[in-house]
Amino acid sequence: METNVNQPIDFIREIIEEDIKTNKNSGRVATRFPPEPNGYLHIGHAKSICLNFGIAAQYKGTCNLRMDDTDPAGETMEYVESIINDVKWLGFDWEDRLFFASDYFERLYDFAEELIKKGKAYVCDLSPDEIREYRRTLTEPGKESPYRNRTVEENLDLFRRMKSGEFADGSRVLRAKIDMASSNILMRDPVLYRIKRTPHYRTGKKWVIYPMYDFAHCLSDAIEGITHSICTLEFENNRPLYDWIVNELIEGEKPRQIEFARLNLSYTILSKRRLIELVEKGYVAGWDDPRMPTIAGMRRRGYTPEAIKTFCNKIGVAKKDNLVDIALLEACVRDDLNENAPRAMCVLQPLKVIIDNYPEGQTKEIECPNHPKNPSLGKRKVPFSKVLYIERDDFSENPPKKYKRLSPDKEVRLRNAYVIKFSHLIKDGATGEIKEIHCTYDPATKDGPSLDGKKVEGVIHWVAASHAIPIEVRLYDRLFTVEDPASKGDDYLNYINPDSLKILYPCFAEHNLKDALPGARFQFERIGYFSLDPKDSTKERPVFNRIVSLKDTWSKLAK
RNA sequence: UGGGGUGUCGUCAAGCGGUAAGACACAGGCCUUUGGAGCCUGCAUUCGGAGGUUCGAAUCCUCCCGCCCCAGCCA
Repeated sequence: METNVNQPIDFIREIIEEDIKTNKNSGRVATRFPPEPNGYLHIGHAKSICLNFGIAAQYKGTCNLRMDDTDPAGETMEYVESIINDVKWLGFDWEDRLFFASDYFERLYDFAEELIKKGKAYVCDLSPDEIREYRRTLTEPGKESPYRNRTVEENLDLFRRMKSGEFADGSRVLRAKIDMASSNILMRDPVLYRIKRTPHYRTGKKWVIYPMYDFAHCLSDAIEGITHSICTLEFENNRPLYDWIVNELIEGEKPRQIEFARLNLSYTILSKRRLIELVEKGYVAGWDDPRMPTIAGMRRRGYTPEAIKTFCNKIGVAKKDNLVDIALLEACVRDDLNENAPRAMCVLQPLKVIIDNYPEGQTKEIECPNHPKNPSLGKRKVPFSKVLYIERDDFSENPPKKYKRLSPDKEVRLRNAYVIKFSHLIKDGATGEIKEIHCTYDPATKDGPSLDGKKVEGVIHWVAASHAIPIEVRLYDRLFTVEDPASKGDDYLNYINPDSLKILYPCFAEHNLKDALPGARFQFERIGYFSLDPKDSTKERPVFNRIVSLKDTWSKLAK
């Protein structure tokens, strides 16, 4: 777990170490991860999760999981469950500290009354349009609401009646009395409570008024004793308001907000609004579509939590806007899987090979290591027989330069087995397509050199036709064709990669794969990493998702 | 345009006045029963630009430029 020994610490940890040194908050460190349950978590959230839980673990503190559910529109229990599931899957533990902002509604309401009593908040009858108008623009100061100077008694009365449901949705709001001339627009008497009759997924119809983010978040932090409230850059403008509310209502230790740059990943999109659109408009098969940058999608694709966490640690934490190369994520996945995934053989695009000098009907069990470097992963038996399948592009009738697979005058090693030599081929008379190729093998070459002692350059994978099992393979590619689809604004849908999913069937896999468990990961040798899809696989038709391809230096060479 | 941020290799990112870490990507080479993996080598004479301070500046000062955020009763 000591992965960051050589890693320089980021600016947030610097702040925290300084706070510990000066004994701020008595040296206590308490963070929280506060998603709104109105969508699934994605890799950007993973960065925040790793940061918050990582800091808590590193400084012997705590990290809470808190549902920031103050706006009933769009929030559901399904999302809550998915969030819990995803954070857990990543391997983090909030112990008994699962909280809901909605559990604080009563206390938040009391805080609001307190603010009114201090003369720092008022009920405003302006319409949304009027409020915007009074707030003016970025360059000119705002104008005070005509309701700004209501008495405390009147405000208290009105606010209580707002709570009891006396007024229509949108007819009145509670506002903080701060400064309509502030250069920070968020400080121009921000709305603290609105009337909304939408039922809340947890509190039902009990409340008709709901606190706004700015009011609820800082106070929830304070209630939970959060010391460092870490959020993304776009909340920087909210910090003066965060501090204002906390200073008006909280005695003693106060939480501190710190902002970092959210993650952007190349060739994908990480805005909740747009991910929802992809799901709802059917561009993907759901939140857990393996092409999605969601935690659920990556899990189904076969990514490991370890790889995702390694990635999050490698990208660092800073305040600069960024667009991280998705190749880094893929490299982390490959690194992890290379070490841990057992190997198997599978032919994606089969070409029939007949070994002419191999006895008809005979089968030899060849023992293959499950991992070339790690014997503790054990061995398995793979049957060899007269008729095999090899990959279509592992044979070339007129090989290009540097081609080292099978060709009419180049012998090749069958992985873990014999060296074979081309004899002749049979083409389909009508199409001219190669139907099958005939070869001879040398029985002496299984664990030795080739026929005449010289080295064979190429090694190809294969599977015995008699024992192979047909499987469906799904090849995934990046979801978008451009590096930064978010920069295309609402046109981003025009840049969806039409080839982000390719389905291959039948592919022929070694029979051992028939016992694979849902989610099990393998390296199909020379191709990539694959995992058994837990949702769409059936006994008759197993479905394997390509997690990530192997690095392919040949395809570069071939160009 | 007011305010708040931010600019260091293709992409992230260290650097905190003493002479540009690392990772991914990329390019070569070695090795190899995965064209995989591994190993080795190369990859910012320069830090958005221009001035200035200093023996010495990516780091300090001044001015300029680019990009991001804020005018929801979203978070």
